[in-house]
Amino acid sequence: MTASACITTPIYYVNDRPHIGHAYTTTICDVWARAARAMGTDVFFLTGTDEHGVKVEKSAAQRGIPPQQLADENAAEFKRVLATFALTNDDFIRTTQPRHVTQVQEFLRRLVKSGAVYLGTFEGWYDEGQEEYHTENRARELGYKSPISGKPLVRATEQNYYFRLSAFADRLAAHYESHPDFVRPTERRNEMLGRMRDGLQDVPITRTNFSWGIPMPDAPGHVVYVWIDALLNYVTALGLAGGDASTEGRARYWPAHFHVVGKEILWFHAVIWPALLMALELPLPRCVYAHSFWIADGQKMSKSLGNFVDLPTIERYTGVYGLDAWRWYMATQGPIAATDADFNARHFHEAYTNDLVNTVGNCPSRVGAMIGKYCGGALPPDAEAGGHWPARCATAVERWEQCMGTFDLPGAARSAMDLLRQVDAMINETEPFKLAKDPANTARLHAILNQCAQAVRVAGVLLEPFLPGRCGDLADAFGGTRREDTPWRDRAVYGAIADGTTIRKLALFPRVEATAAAPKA
RNA sequence: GGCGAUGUAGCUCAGUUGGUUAGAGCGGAGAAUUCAUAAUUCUUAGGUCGACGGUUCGAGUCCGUCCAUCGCCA
Repeated sequence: MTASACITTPIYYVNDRPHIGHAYTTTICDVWARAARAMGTDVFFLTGTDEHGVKVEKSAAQRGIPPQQLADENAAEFKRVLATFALTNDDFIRTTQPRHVTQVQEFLRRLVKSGAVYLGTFEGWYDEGQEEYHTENRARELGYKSPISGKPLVRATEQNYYFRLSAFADRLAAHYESHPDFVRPTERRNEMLGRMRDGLQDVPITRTNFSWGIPMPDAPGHVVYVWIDALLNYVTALGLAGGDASTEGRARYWPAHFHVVGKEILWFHAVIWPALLMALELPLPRCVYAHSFWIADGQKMSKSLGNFVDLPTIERYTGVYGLDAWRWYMATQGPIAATDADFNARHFHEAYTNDLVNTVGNCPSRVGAMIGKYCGGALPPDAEAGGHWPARCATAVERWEQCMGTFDLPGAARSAMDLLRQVDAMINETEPFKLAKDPANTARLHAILNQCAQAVRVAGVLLEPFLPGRCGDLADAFGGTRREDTPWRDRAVYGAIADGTTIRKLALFPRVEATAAAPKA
């Protein structure tokens, strides 16, 4: 892990209402950000809202309010989500903020100056009712009529500024070749490679048919296309165009370690964005990570079905199971790989019960109980110097670090869980509760309990990014080594609890009735 | 329509360069046990490895066709 790192979510479009998709992306970024901070990395975790574009303009017009007001209202809604879920973003950028607008304009001036952006003419089949163009092929398929209104498409031309994407094909190919992990997972990388093989066309980056956007510098009537505007947030938030006092001093966070995005917007992030950065002569992000989608009870979530797992639904789950449980489900059962994951009440409940109640909760509980019962609640000495446990803990920590390095959140969680399962296994094998019946076994008993407690503490440290709430309680109960200023190598190491330290028995995750959060039929 | 996948126990999935009785977790069933939040441990599930052909001494693992699902694009 580098000394400083940046992780980003996409900026969320204010025309949408927050739902599980937004919460998911932001939550997994938060897990990673917390983990990286724990390891001592100087992390910048960025999220925000995308506020321009014709859709926002139209929605606002429908409500009879200025677009900025709509953006303000919905940006506040997205911010509320961050607060509700205790997410630890370091900034929240909004594309209507002056700091963003001025830097976007500066970047566009540079692009024009370098020749990467030029004024070109677009000619195509225009659907006047829908205000959209169709390609020649598509227009032919449609019989040169609007699929919506049935009116004839008209041949129209438009002058736009174009980004010379075609000029970057070779450099992009070379970058993909030399950086196999640039786009992940691999399935997504292959999709991008396949699509790039079909050829890259220059892309229009300004529009003239609406006004809610960043004005193209020195080009009256032209507004920067919302996607270009949005992508640049990653570097305007870090002040890379210069000239903005509020973002000064953040350049060290670039290039981003991870751009975490949903698979539907990967093309913009994996092809257009790196080409733009090349044109601006800025370093490329280390990895664009495209997760898949949550589906709801086996069905794709869609507006027409109205089956989005929305904020009230999410809050029902967090209300019943707690915030940590929500994070756990997101991070360990989510669609982080190339396939979609199903969100359903039964699955959520099983994950909660198996992982959190029966393992993360129960293991410290039984260890704490025995230390209380047999040692008066004080950590007994270990005459065996830890036995296998220093090595086991080191292995777990190492695997956890490796997984975090590749954004394998489920793998990192598994490594911590495995440690707890090993503790459970040792208790089952050595049966300290039987040893306690004969004073002749005291030394052995004490050694076992010490080792269990030390290992539990380490597991707690590894679980903390996932379960920041309850792991704080666990740390308090197992030696009070919660201090955030303790260096990682001293926290994530076996043996940090001193003999005689008070160990408390605690029940971290209460059992919950299976149907408590299920949707009402 | 083009390109690319995937299809293995009820569910989620592992299955190396083809080779003896196809695995894990969860759920279900049975048993043991008590330090613990009815926890934990052990045993168990007899699944035509999507269908049909082919290559091979031998294929879940290679080839072809088909069916189903899905992704990217158009």
